[in-house]
Amino acid sequence: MKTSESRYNQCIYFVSNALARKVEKLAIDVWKQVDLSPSHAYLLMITLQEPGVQPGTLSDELNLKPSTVTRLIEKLEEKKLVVRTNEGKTTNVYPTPKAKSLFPQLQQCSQAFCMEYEAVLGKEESKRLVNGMKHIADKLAD
Amino acid sequence: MKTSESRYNQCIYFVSNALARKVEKLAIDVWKQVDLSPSHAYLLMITLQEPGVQPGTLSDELNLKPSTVTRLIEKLEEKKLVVRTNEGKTTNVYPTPKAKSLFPQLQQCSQAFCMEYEAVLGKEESKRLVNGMKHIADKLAD
DNA sequence: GGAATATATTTGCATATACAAATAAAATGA
DNA sequence: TCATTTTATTTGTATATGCAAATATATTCC
Repeated sequence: MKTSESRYNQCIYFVSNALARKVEKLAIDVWKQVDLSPSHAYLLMITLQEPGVQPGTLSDELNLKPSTVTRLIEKLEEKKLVVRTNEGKTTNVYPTPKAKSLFPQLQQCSQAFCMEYEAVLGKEESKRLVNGMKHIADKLAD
Repeated sequence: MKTSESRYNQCIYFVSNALARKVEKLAIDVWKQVDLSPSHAYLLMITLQEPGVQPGTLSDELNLKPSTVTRLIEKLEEKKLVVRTNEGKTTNVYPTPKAKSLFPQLQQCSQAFCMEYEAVLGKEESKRLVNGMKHIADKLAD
């Protein structure tokens, strides 16, 4: 259905949620190729680009709570895509060789995703809108 | 943290999710006053404005899956705010007197929420951006 | 009229996420 | 130094949401 048919269509609550869910769905489809959810995939890509990255950093970069990041890492560990080492109060996350061999495919997915929504929205429009949303998100308190 | 510090800050996946979560948080705070989550509150308001509304309609208007709507209704039934009647394959949802007496407060919350984010973003900017997001959401397939 | 199909809703199950508390280590400061 | 506070991470629990299957009714078409 069109969002515009909704009674509360003008409300940022519904619009932001609807948009996030639709974008999520698009992303899920893309990363299905590598059998990962978008968050798992992005977490893994950061880990590949920054081996030994700490959960706190991941939490900041992914805009997710530390507890959520812990759960994501757990699942990636089960899949033998990352390992965790514990030194003192900090934890480091490293990609496994299996993850490293997956990297090109991950980058391909990432690019495919961007191209897909740019195709839908137009490159300029999409860029403008993403910036606008980022601007709002930054203004709103965490 | 600022979304802009993130490695994938330019990616609509993160931006739309971050925005939706922050807006959600704002909404949760507002509707805490009536001890309802935003989705429950909006579902209830629609029911108050359209007594006898069917789950399918609610699903369309709220941009939520039918199963999610069923669960929301169940919880509102527990709270004695709506009742369901079953005729044939369709179901009708009606507000209880308790819900009716809550209506003014609900509307106040709805308005408070809008004012709060308009205060943060500016009336014009927020309107423009919401329209932009709606436009994208509509373009993306369901 | 009855079989096949379509529609509306619910149920069972899975996932993502968050909050709050627990744990554990590091830093601070008296 | 050692008690207090701060920081990093994990664990327990709760919530919202979705998908797929089940259910139950309505519609269509032969």
